[in-house]
This record gives sequence, structure tokens and C-alpha cells, in this order.
Amino acid sequence: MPRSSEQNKQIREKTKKRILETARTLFAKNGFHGTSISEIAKEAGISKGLTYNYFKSKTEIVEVIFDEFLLDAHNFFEVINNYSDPYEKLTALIESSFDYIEYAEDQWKLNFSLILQPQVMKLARSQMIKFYDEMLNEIEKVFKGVGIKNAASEARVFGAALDGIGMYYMMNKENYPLKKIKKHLLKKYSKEELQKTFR
Amino acid sequence: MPRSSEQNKQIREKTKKRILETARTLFAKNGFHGTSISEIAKEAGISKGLTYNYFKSKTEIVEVIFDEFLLDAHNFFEVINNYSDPYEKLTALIESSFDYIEYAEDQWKLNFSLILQPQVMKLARSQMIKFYDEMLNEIEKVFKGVGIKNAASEARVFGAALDGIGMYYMMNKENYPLKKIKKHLLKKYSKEELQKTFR
Amino acid sequence: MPRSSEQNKQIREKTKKRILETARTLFAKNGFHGTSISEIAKEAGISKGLTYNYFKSKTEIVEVIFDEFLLDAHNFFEVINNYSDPYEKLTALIESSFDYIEYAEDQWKLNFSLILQPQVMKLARSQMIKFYDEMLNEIEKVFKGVGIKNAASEARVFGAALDGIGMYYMMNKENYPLKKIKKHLLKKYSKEELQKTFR
Amino acid sequence: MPRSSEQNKQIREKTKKRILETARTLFAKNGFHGTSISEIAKEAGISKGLTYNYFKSKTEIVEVIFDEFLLDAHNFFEVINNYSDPYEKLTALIESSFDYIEYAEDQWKLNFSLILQPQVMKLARSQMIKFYDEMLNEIEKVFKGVGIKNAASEARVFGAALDGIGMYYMMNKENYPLKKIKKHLLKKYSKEELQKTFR
DNA sequence: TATGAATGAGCCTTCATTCAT
DNA sequence: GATGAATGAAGGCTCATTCAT
Repeated sequence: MPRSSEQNKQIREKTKKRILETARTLFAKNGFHGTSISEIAKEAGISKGLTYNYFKSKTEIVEVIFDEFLLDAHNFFEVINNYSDPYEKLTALIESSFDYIEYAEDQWKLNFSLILQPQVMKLARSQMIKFYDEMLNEIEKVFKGVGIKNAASEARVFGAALDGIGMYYMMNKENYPLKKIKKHLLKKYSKEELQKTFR
Repeated sequence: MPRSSEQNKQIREKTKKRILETARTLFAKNGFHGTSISEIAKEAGISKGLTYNYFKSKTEIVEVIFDEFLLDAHNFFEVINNYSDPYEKLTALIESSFDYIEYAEDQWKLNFSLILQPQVMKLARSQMIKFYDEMLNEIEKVFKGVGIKNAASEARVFGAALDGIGMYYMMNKENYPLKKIKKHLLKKYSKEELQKTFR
Repeated sequence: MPRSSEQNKQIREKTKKRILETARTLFAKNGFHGTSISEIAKEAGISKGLTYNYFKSKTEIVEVIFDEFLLDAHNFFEVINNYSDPYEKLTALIESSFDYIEYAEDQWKLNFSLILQPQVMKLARSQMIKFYDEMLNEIEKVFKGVGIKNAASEARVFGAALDGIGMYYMMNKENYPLKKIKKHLLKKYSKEELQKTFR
Repeated sequence: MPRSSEQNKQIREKTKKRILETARTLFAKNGFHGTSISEIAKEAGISKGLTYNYFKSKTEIVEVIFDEFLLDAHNFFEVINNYSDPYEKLTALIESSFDYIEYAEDQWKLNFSLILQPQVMKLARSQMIKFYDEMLNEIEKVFKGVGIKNAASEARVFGAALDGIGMYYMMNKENYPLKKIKKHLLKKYSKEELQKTFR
């Protein structure tokens, strides 16, 4: 008697998830071209062939991973928009950003690899651009809301800083004072400080 | 008549340089693993075999390229130190940074690839860390010199912003307002503005 | 309530038949090596695994298909032998041959593939040789019966022509004048014509 | 010092030829899908990788082989057209055909495999059709020239017979009376016999 | 110095077959 | 009887590297 379709679904979901997680980590670490399907399969504890029961190509794996990121990104905006107070929005934004650097490190690295090598996944670039545009718009609105001048340029510099921080952190995780910087920014962009500056 | 040893030396240097330049461009574009020696050789107009007359492996090529960058970086510090006035230093620093993004785009991309994938070149990481440490120290000193508070953290955020800007620029060169941002930062960190803020 | 063994038997036979028909078509179209078990199973509307419940290997499938052909071939001889008049036999033979080309195209193609690539199914070759020997003997007898000289060689040429026609037809089904050729041969080898020539 | 370009050319030609010959034999024996590049390389005494220095894909190999056949076919027509006497033409045609079966057995088998599986090489089919059309036209003209009635249909049957003979021969080379059949046909279609029949 | 033929390891992918359910 | 997840060998192809010249 065959497995019930429910059983199969569970097996598939579990295995698929394991492949995706392993792949994300390895792609992040060694890049797309630097990661082999053998490696992914071995690390995920399955046979090489099985990978192709779940994804029709190595490229599809990276695409699915990226799609998952886009979902995440979408959620991020929803979270931010839960706040109506611009000061709270700003705080949430900074917190999310630092959290993402720390807790979704692999995805973060992978995203930047994809930015640097758009050949790997053509669509990633345009979707990434779209994501950053929305992000910067959001920041700009918030900046305007809290009275920061030159909000457009400042938002760009601010966004760049957040990602630059991610980069520095990736370079030297053990020693980078991520918490300290986070605290610094949270204070600098707190209601209290901002009102002091722009009163 | 055989070539004089002087001629040979010149030929060697010219060929070596061409290989390095080609490799840098291709590594930047397609990544280390995404670039083949054949491609480099063909693009450089030489035979595959000859490449191994100049470099003992593909890895060595990237190492030499990185070494050249380090030399460049060294020069950068010298340039900055030509100025004694911290305001001038700061301006020079911003200008250099934006210039580098624009005019050494390939090297810039390659560097970030190496940061994201330290496996490709083990040594790069530590040297990169060292470079950034010096850089951030320099900025910190300058920041202190111009009276910025929390100079250590601010320097880190500032440095991160400069690199983040580079990243955004790479992602969307056609549309990124690099000049505008540059102008914005030059103004924001100009003597006039800084003295206004910190008077 | 479990199925009765009679029901099971019927299911088995139906499924087996569907597998064989699907396989024959696909083998004919894409060759033995060019056809996968997955493809056969999918096309037959069953699971991959079930195929192995009916046949112990891909090779066995082609063997069973070929065995069925041999049965068919045996029937062919019986049909021919229903006629006692050699002229009628000859007509029946030509008609059968053309019918087979047209209505058992897949089997026809498969047979010729097996002739060209005996490695796929070792036994096919000897059985095919046997079949053709009997066929040519039959033709030879008929030719003798209608007074054709050099019956042995003529039979071989005639048999070859019939198969050659099949080949040409397969090459260019839309344009090949199969009906016209059939008519031509039926006339050429009709009692009337043969008696005219050999009177 | 590098090899002279003449030396390289010779090496390339020799190796390429060896690959093509090996491939033709193996394709003929086991079919396109049943032959691996490894096998070809091993049989040709070279490494797998080197094959790709000469052909960019397995498909290209079969295409080049087929192109060589087309050249041969072209030559065939030239040879036939050297004769002006239709009787001589007919004799030459029969002789060439039997020679080809015997001495270009591999190519013969490969051609028929390609006819049976047009998927392998799309172009083969149309070119083969063209070749056979020309061939049958040629035969038809000759048949008309020697006074055979229903020349169009007879030419088709005759051509089919020649290929059918090839098929039979391939099936059972040791026992097939190729020479005898050849002699039979040469006599049957000799000037003497034809004039006897159609006088 | 320079070439490009040659190698062999390794990559992505397919597929016949097995097996737990 | 039936399913489809899983395996492992093999296939097509690429590529860093070597070597004869």
C-alpha cells in the first residue's frame, strides 16, 4: 500500500526544506558557482539524484531561496507599517535591519552575492532593486516624518550605512561591535535625540 | 637575433599586466568560480598555456590582483595624510571614496566578492580587515579632529555608508544618483556645515 | 472488501497491456535508449514503481513486445496458408505487408531498430532471422508456384522491396505514395499479369 | 617553442578523423543514445575531455558524420552522371549500391538509425529525403531510358529493394547471399536482358 | 617566450531500479 | 496492487593544469 498523500507531503516538505537550508548556507559561504550539488546533497544527508526530485536545476534552487527572501521582505514592510508613529517606525526599522544581519546572515550574504553577480540569476537584480527602492522610500518618508532635512539623500546614506554595516560584520564577525553600533544608531535616531537636534 | 633581456622583461611585464587587468574585470563580472582561465587568456589575447608562465595557478592571479589593491590602498592613506587640516582630510576621503567606486569599479566588486567568499583567498580576509581597521581609525581621528561626538561609532557608520553606497551603485548604476549623494556628503561634512552643527 | 482474484487478474492484464502499448509507441519513436521508464509510466498513467510489478526490467518490456510480434508473425503465416492458390497467396502476402506497414507502424519501426541494434535485445536477432527465412521461403514457394524464374533470388529481392518500401514510408509518411505502390505491385503480381509475362 | 601550425593541423586532422571513425562505428552499432562519449574516447584512444576540443557536443559529432555522408552521396551522383548510356548507368548504380552496403556498412546503419529516430538529428531527415528523391528520380530516368514501363513506381520498388537488401544483409551478414543477389540484379538489369524483355 | 593538444577530476543532470509504506 | 521517495551509477560537458614542441 502506498504512503498516504499526507505522509508524502510531509516527507517532501521536510526534505525540500533541508535542501533549501543547506543550499542557502553553502551558497552564502562559497557562492553559487563555488557550491556543487554533491556538496549540498551530502550536507543535507541525501543522495545527489534526489535533489532533482525536488528542484529541476541548481539554478531553480537559488531562485526558490531568493523567492523566500522576497516573502520575508514583504513581511518586513508589513511589520513596519504596523506602526503609525514615525519615531517608532524608525526604531523598528533599525532593529529589524540589525536582526536580519545577525539572524539571517546566510540570506544576507547570498543576496549580496547575487547583487555582485547578476548573471547567476537574472531576475534577482530587478527584484532586489525594487526591494531597495521601496525600502529607501519608506526610510525617506520616515525621515520626513521626523523632520530630517534632505530626507531623500539622507535616506540613501542611512540605508547604505545599514548594509555597509552588514558587510563589515560579515567580514569580521567575531570582532565587529554590532551591538554597540546598533545601540548608537538607536540612540541617534531616537525621538529624544531627533527632537533635540531639530527642535 | 634573440631578444635582449631588457626587451624580454618589457614583454613580460606588459603581458602580465594584461592578464591581471583582464582577470580583474572578469572576476568582478562573473566571480572567481565563474571565470575560466581560457576566458581570461582569450580575452587577454594570449594562449592558455602562457598564463601558467606568469602565474602558477588561477588562485595566484587573484592574489596578485589583491596585492595590487593593497598597494593602492596604501597610496590612499598617503594621499590623505598629505593634508594636515582635518576638514580637508575629510573632504579628500569622501572624494577618494566616490572616485574609487566609479573608477575602480572592478576592483571594488572583486573586493566585496572576496569579503563574501573568504574561501577563495584565505589571506584576503585578514588583509582586508587590516585595511578597514586602518581606514576606520583614520576616519575616527578625522571625526575627532572636526569635533564629531561618538567618533568611534560615527566613523564606523560613516565608513559603512561609503561602502553601502558603492553596493547600491553597483546594483543599479544607470539610476543611482551617485553624484548627488557625493555632493550631499561633501556638503554635510564640509567645514562650514560641521562648524555650524558643532559650534 | 478485497478484490476477487478474477478482478485482480483483469486489472493486471489491462495494466500490462497498457504498459506494453505505451512502450512500443515510445520505443518506436525515440528508440530503446531514448525512452525512459518514467516516460512510459507517465504516459501509461501509472507510477514508475508499478512498472516493476509487471516487468522485471526495461529490457524485459522490449522482449515481451517482441514476443508479441512473433505471435503476430505466426498468425500471418496461418493467414497466408489459408489460401491454396499461389496467385491468391501472393496477393494476400502483398496486402498483408502493406497493411502491416500502415497499421502496425510502431512495431515495424521497433523491429527495424532491433535489427540495426542487436545489442539491445540479443535474442531478437536470431528470431528475426528465423522469421525472415520462413517468410522468404514462403515467397519463394509462391514465386515458383506462379512460374517466376530464379525464384530464390527474386523472392529475396521482392521481400527486400517490401521492407524497403516500409522504410521509405517511415521516412516521409506524408508524401510517400504508399497506395500507389501497393496498387502497382498488386497489379504486377496479379494472376493476369504474371500469366501474360510467363505464358 | 610552439608546434608549427602545420604540425597542429596534422594532429588535429588525425585526431578528429579518429574520433569520427570511432563514433561512426559505435553509433552504427549501438545507436546514438546507446553510445557514450566515454566509449568513443576510450575506443579512439583519447581522453574524454579531448573530444570536446574537437566537437562542441555529442550531437555535433553525428552531424559532422552525416555531413560527410552527404558529400559521399554527392560524389555518387557525379559518378553516375559520368555515364551517358542508361544501361551503363544502371549497372553502375547497382554496383555502387552493393559496394556501399558492404564497404560503408557503418554509415549505412547509422543513416537508417537516423531515419528511424529523426529526433536525434532534425536536419538529417530532410536531407535524407532530398537524397532519396534525387536517387529515385535518377533511377526513374534510367528506367525510362531503358524502356521499363511504369518507371516511376518501378523505380521506387527497385530503390526500396536495394535498401531492403541492405537491411537483410545487416541482419545476417554471414549468411546473406549478397554477391549472389548482386549478380542476379546485374543480370536482370543488364542491357541484354532488358532488351530481351522489352524488345 | 609561446602555443594549443591533451588529461583527468569534477560538475550538473538523468535514469533504471529499489524500497518503505 | 500501487505509490513515489530514494539511491547510485553513469552520461554529457567544463575546466584547471600539464606537456611536447
